[in-house]
Amino acid sequence: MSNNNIKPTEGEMEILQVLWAKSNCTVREVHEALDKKESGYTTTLKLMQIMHEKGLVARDTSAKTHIYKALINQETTQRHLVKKMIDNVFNGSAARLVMQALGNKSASQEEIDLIKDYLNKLENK
Amino acid sequence: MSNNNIKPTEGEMEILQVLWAKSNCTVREVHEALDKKESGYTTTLKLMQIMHEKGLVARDTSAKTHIYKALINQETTQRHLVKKMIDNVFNGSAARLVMQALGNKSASQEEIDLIKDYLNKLENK
DNA sequence: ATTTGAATACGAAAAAATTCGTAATTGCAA
DNA sequence: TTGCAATTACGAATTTTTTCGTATTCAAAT
Repeated sequence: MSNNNIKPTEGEMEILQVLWAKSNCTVREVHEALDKKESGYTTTLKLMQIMHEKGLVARDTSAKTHIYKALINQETTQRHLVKKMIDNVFNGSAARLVMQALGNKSASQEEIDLIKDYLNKLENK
Repeated sequence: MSNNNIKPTEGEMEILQVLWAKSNCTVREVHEALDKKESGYTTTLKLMQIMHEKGLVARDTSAKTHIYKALINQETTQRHLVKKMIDNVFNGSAARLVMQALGNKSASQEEIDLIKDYLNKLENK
């Protein structure tokens, strides 16, 4: 079993989002993408340096401005987090989480169709 | 908008789980239900006292042994947490979370049927 | 009444996560 | 080359969360 106890903090998750979306980023790019955030540039920098220490990200330091990329896989991370939420928040029932997610409001017709297709595929196995 | 910025910590969530499942509990009952936990009794006690200060739980102190119950609603809390996860982890796509949840641990045929029914209901509106 | 065991109260330590200030470094432009 | 603006490095302060030790309170049993 490899690096299994992934547990990025909330701040780290925000940064990972950006890295997953944009692949290769400078600290400044990440920081700017986090505009909602009130905290300063060096905070983002520090966070990313810590993430590097933890092995969550890789960085290219050959140039002055370092380039970061996520080292942990988005899907894997999502899977872990979802599993944890199912266990901790929905008493182990994936279905209840799913319904909560759908009932929420956010699901459009498109999304619903997507999910139905997905369910059918699941069944044909 | 009422008490919207619900953000129970992880420890608080564990306790809420117990309170939601059992409705009225003493500290000891909660603590025992958390057997996986390594921490001591007074830790659980303290946590529940803090939750009381925050308004997350109510307690009846008329007897020596206090009785606690959750004050925040399970569904509401789940909704908030799911929404946050959709935003922070799945870039706003409920569908992606749903698929992750389903693909993850093999959802049983029962669960899949449940969800399909649910989807149909959603559509007929 | 006294003892005893179980519960709460409370402060404070420890741990985890976030934030920032400042110094050092770098590369580019004047 | 010197100076400037941007970047990284790094330590430390702050904040949040968890943990626990100890004192106190309470009530039931002796």
